[in-house]
Amino acid sequence: MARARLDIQPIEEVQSLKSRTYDALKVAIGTMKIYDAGAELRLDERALSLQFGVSRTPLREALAQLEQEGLVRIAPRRGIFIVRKTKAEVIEMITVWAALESMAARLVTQVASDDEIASLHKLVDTFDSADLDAHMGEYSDANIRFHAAIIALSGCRLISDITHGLFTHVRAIRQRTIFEKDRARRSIIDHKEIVEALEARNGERAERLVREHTLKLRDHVEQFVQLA
Amino acid sequence: MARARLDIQPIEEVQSLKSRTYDALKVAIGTMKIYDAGAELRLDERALSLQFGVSRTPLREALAQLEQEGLVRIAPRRGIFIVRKTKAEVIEMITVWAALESMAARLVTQVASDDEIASLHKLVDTFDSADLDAHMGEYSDANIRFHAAIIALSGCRLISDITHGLFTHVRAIRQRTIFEKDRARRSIIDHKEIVEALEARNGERAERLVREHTLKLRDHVEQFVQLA
DNA sequence: CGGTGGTTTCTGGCATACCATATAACGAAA
DNA sequence: TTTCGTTATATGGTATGCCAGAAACCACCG
Repeated sequence: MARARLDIQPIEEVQSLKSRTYDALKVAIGTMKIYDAGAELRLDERALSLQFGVSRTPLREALAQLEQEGLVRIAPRRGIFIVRKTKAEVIEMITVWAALESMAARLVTQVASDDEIASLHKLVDTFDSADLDAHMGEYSDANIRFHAAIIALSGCRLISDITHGLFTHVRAIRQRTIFEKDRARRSIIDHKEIVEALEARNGERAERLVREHTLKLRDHVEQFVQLA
Repeated sequence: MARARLDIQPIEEVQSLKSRTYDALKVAIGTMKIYDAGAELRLDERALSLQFGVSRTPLREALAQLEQEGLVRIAPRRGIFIVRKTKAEVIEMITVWAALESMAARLVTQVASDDEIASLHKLVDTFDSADLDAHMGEYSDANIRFHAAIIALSGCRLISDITHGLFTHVRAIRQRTIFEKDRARRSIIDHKEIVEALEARNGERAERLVREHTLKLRDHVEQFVQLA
């Protein structure tokens, strides 16, 4: 008798209450405009456990994880506070980003295939200087995807993880970062140069271009962005 | 009446059971020669809570933190396993280290004082090539201190934190990394060149030297270190 | 009216009991 | 003896209650 061949999909793994609570909290905090509030924002374990419909135990574990990531600060018998990043901390995050993404660019020239590098073209070519005026919003997304793609193509999982963690923090800042037309225009030029260096397998140059590109953003934030 | 002026010292802050348990576990895991064991090492919540004399709650929070750092893996209803880093993961960690420390070197040339940079001399001059034969063990420590000093002088707290986290993982590997005399000798030369570049405030060169120095270590591990 | 000391309440830390399920142990049938 | 279904046990996940300490409140006294 022929053996039945069911195309079985693995059972969806039900996530623990802890991780689901963690995700929900992260989204809630991430989308909150914490920099518009005057006073320091406080959370309450018991109130949250009621809102999420879980007991305090998984909620506490989720909060502890968020604390380790630096999104909240837990003060015993005081409360749980959403942390607002200082400008200096944001500067440091962008600096680390520059270090990691430039290393990623170097790795791309060593490990990525020609096709993979060519795929970056699409992300760059989509926006030409002429289109900028009308599509500033979309450009911002494409910009992020471009940098994420370089990191992904590096094949270094650790760099991906760390930068992903940083991005969570910077998201709140992004809402306040004004992307002027001039910066975007210059940014596109930078991106094209970066792709060229990657295609030429010029690791040194790609690394330098990426670093300088990101440090420009750092200096821009340093000069023009005001937090809190 | 004159007001009494007691020279009060702040009361020492009692650490939570969670953080103390965390530290104890980290030390216990860090000093364990996990790569010599054959089978995968498993921990047990209840047994550990008895050994540490705390309830499962703070112990679980400590374990959750260790899991996030990647030192253990918690499998529901299976057990808690000490994670053994693969060679590829170690390579990635060294790569990230190279990226961060080279950026730190660049920052040092921008923000550190002459005195601070001069202090690096002491760490380098302590060991001359001639002394190497007799003091290989000490050199290993001095080597670590040198790199930690560069990172500290960069003033970038985030780089310090990330590299400190990486070091925890690499410690277990260090026991297996043979520091041959030749590598150490070459390493001292590298260090001297790095200090010279820092003193000359040559950010580009310092960055490159540090990166190449650490990538040498990566390639050495890639070639000669065998894990698990 | 202001300050001082006690008291209440609120909040996170911790302990513990129970739950769900993966795994092991066991036993009966083939 | 092997195999397969059943049961027992082990183990992490979750809920809940109590505790200690900080902040807020209040009454009392100067």
